[in-house]
Amino acid sequence: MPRTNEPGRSVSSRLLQVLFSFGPDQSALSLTDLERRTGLPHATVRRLAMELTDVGALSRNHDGRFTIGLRLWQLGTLAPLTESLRTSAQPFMEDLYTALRQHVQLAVREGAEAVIIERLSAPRAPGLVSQVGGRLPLHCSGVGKVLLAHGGGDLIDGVLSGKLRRYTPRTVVDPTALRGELAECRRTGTASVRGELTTGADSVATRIVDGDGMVVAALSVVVRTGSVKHQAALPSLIASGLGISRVLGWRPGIRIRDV
Amino acid sequence: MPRTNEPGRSVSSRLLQVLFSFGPDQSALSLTDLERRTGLPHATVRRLAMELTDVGALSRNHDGRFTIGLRLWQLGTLAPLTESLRTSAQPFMEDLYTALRQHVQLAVREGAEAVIIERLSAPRAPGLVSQVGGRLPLHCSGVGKVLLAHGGGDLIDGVLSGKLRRYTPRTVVDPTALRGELAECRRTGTASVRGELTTGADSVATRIVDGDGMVVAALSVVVRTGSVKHQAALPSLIASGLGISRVLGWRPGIRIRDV
DNA sequence: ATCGTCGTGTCCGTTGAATGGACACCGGCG
DNA sequence: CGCCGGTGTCCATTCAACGGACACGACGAT
Repeated sequence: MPRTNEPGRSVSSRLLQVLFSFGPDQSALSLTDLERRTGLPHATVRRLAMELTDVGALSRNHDGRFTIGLRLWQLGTLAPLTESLRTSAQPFMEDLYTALRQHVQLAVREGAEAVIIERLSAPRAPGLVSQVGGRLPLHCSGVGKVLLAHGGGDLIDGVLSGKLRRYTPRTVVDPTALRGELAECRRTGTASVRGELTTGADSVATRIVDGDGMVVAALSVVVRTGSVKHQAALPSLIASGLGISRVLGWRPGIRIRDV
Repeated sequence: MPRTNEPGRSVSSRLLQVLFSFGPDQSALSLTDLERRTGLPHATVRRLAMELTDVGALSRNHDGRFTIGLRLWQLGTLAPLTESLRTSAQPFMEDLYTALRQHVQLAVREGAEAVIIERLSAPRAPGLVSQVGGRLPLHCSGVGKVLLAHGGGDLIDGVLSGKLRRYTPRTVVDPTALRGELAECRRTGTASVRGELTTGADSVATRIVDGDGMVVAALSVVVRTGSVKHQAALPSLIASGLGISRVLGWRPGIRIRDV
């Protein structure tokens, strides 16, 4: 640790600043892009970027811009919950998709956000911007509500006491109302949102449970508002969720636990 | 850059040593595991690991061991050639898989190895150890031969002049023989191996070409030795490869180029 | 109960590696 | 031609990383 504990003053932090400058919107950055995004002097950025490139963490395009390297991608594949969950869930997600022909998403929670780790969607996608690796808010997405409901009291208190962003006029931002929904979700194992995150998009979600009864992920189907599918999707969604949970070792009777 | 250019003496290199200690075999490492793998003093390793954990690059298990964090996984999803190729190829791979019921692999080249970026396999898999994020040698795997054949003269010279590891008695390690195979592969666009990497496993592979005619990936089917499928798989494999190439913008008539 | 071992966590004086301001090069443009 | 934005290089300064030393708790054997 650096002598002082002020954040952002260690090499590591600077190195990671460079790495985390990359995002879904900007997956190829030039040296000056990095300079601007990190706020670090260009000599420093250059040195760090070159070192990262040397070991394959970044790779440099022929036009001089940097992208995430394969080595880093490989490291990512080693993340737990990710690869095993994806492979377990994939067949179920495909079946669900062929049955419904609607967006299907699998997400886990990281901190106070939901991260999409797998996704299947119709080629002719109605304006839905989610993407593998992308993040969704906990309080107004289907998967988010499921993950929040089972994230433990501390998490719920933390999220509800913070500012709840209103994405659309229909976003529920009243803590008391939300607590009710979350309790209901814990009872039924499912949650639904109607146009709370994106106008025109409804979503139903269910929990995924592992062999210890832990809620490790959430599975959801997203449909266009007004489509009757919203309710029709529920039974098949629940069945798929239970199927995935079974693959993970869960059996009826295993008590479902939060966090 | 550090004043001197000796490798392994910069913070960045140490930080990356820690990260790259993780591998498919060891995806959860304790502090002392990291200490041993990196050869760094434990105080140093600890400091680095904690910093990485703070920003979510690593995450710490309840038992104290470290794993790759979700933030790092998210970064990985931004790697080019990876996400776009995967999504383009996925439907074709699935069709191929349902048609053949055999292992299907998609790989790209990184340096002198092939990296598997997507894989579909039968649940009852005959001893095949490949895995997403895993690596295969260029000179004796199906995808490897395709990628090597189109990797440019320098790469071929480099690989053939080096030591060619003999994985099985059938592994071809004679440079002249290999050159012949590679030339043939460039002509036909396909390569096949019979038990050269793993005894009992045959493989046929074909190239994937993008809109510029660049060979960006290789697609292969792996079957058990002796099964007639080996040849029967070829037509559908070629068709799938062409299909993926078309999605990437390739059209008949676009000249196929190496590297 | 006692000792040894192993994994983990913490401290702090030393020092050498990261830093970043300054300078230089290059191509495009008005 | 002069200006500008992006890139690449240099090197004296200094401050953050370093790692040896110490400490704690858990476990197992004696």
